[in-house]
Amino acid sequence: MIQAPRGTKDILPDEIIRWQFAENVFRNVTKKFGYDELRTPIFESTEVFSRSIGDNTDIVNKEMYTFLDKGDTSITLRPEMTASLVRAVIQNNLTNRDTLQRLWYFGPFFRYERPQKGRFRQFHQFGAECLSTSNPEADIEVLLLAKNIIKELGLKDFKLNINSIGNKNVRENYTKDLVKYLESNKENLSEESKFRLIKNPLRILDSKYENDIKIVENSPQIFDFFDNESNEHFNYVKSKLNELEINFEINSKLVRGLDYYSHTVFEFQSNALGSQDAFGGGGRYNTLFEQLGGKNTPSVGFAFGVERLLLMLEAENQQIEKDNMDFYIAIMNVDYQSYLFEIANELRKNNFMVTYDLQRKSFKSQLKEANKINAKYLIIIGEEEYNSKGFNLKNMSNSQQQFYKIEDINSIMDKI
RNA sequence: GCGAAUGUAGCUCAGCUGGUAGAGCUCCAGUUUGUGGUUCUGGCUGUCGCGGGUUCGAGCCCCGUCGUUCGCCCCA
Repeated sequence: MIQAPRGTKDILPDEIIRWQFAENVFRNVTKKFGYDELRTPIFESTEVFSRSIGDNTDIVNKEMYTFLDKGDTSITLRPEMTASLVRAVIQNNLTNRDTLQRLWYFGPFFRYERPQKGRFRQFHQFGAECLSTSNPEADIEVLLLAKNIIKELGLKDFKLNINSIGNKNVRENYTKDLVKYLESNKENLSEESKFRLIKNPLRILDSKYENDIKIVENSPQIFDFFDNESNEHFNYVKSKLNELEINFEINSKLVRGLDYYSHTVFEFQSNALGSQDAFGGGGRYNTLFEQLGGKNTPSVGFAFGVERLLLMLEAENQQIEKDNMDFYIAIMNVDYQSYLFEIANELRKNNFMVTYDLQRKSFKSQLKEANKINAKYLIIIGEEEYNSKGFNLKNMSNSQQQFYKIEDINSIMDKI
């Protein structure tokens, strides 16, 4: 038997209901916020990602699906959206005259990782980005949008963690000091962290090794290095969130995995997800456009892992109802098939959902089927109905049944 | 990339110290023939993940492989 590749899965009809529900929420909420959808290719030139995400990150180092195409171009299946989005915005000049752009996206992404709960090799993200402003109002808007999505999905059990990693200067000064401190404790650091000391020291703050955590506890605090700009920005975000009564926790250890962030970074956490407990994350990126050859375009955005959102829906027992079939048409003789289509066609013209048997099952089986799929109404066509150009309409919930002529079909629609 | 567990009918699972497979649910049909949901009766379904090996004989033991799950790492 041929199996789907590791870390991929089929989304079957039973599950698609949840997906469509979530996708509708994404569409409705972004619409209310005035965000437009952007779709980009699923694969890009490899440099789109290597130049933006950061050569030190695992994503670029070992998790990308990268290959040479038949023209010897290095191609990569997108592991995340921000880089692609920035590339598309630059290429199409969307922020040409510092135009504010509000964009959202939804689609599949690819990372070569060991599969786990809430982690797949092909997974889906929904995200939104606000481009062309460095003002903290944009950070707030994006957080409000994220919060709205969660609310509309009906999710309650989650936490928002926020941090600021300041601007580039702050980060450089801080990193120097942090490295100095960590170097002095180097012999007690984990192997992982010794490696990160060279590659990406900020990530050591995030380490889960017991010894590392102890060392990090006494490490210098980034807030002590903040300049005016960084302070003002972070203070604005914090006070506005309080005003808007959005609960959050400040987590000074929160350092996101991608290199391009500055100032505000945040993460949504849930207990329903096991060790992969972040279901959303984002932050401000003010220099990414320049890194990809564009002009200075300070921006902020976030992404949700859709599989993780759906796991949370399940954990919180959110029932997503499927629309019940409006009509099931049952015939007592195969000869009435074309008459059946005539009626079905009429009903569909009126936007009703209609179905019927195609396997020439017994009349009784057809009724059982109608019952099984929870059809609201049953239309019965036997010899009498066929000969008199009519049908019996039965309300499945109260078993009331009445005869109608086919020309009455439009008048009964109103009652249903 | 590292560690651990696991893989038997559509689903959930049983299968004693090795003798070529069962249960519940689902599904299908019937219950005397123009009416569903409850009963009742009957029925179908498995390359026991895949490939080797040991054995007279393997679902059960050994090796490999693939998938899944849980940690680590990383991230959404």
